[in-house]
Amino acid sequence: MDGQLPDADVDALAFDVFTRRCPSRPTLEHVTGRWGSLTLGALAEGRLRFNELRRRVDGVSEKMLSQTLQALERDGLVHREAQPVNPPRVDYELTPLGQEVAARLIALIELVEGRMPEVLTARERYDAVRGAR
Amino acid sequence: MDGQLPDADVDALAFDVFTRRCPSRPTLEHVTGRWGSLTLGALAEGRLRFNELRRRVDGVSEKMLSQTLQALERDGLVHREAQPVNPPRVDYELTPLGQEVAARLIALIELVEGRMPEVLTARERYDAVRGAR
DNA sequence: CGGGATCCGAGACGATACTG
DNA sequence: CAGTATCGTCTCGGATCCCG
Repeated sequence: MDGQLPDADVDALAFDVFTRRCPSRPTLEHVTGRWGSLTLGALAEGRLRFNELRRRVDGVSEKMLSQTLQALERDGLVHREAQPVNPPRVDYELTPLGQEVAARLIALIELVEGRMPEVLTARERYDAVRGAR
Repeated sequence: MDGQLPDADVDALAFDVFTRRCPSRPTLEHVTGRWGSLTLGALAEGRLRFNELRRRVDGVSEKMLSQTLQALERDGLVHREAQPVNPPRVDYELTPLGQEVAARLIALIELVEGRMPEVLTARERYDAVRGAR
């Protein structure tokens, strides 16, 4: 191998995400999106209520959290369980499929987090060269 | 294991992506973003030129591809190599770090692609219940 | 508490034209 | 070929108010 990924992985990459009108793109965007990734990451720790989730994912607005959860629920990654009590109580948790997705996502997030020092120095070098802009 | 992820993974999740002003969020967004993920996926196959990349990632505009590549290069995930010839020739390839990131990303993409049937049926069920809206 | 409805600004994005 | 510049659109996303 010459520094690229093994052929097995590359061949398996011949899916259609690269194609415009492909059903997997929207789902992938829900998963990897700004709030989708953080929401899945938070739910990987266990079942959470709406406002618990809201506190965990710092910076998310009610609207976006609600929107994100609906998209993930629709895709079958998150299960929503509303109890008809007062005050209302709604729990969110990952489905089995959601757990698999979250696991891969977390692997990615952990890698990026762990390598941030490298990223930061790379940025400095880049900015130093192209100081003008 | 009670259906959630192992404690080891969960504990490791105590990073700061969940925090608003954290340097890793932007990078994560570059990686997982709409065009970032597809660009890294395409480059995982090997070194590509600008327009090759543009053809591979269906639907991306010149502007967005250029922008995406600059962000990824700045983060140290992509290496840009310009040859001062005429006509101009510029090759893009993953850095070692970029390859690691791409590998995790591809694992995620493949999982989502492979489970699309489940996602699709989940959607139908969801839409059937909430037909009204 | 768990949302939905609405308004509004900022930035993402695409199409086109232009340059080296 | 490999971009940059400009412009118009359109969606994202936050703030606010409201309801069960």
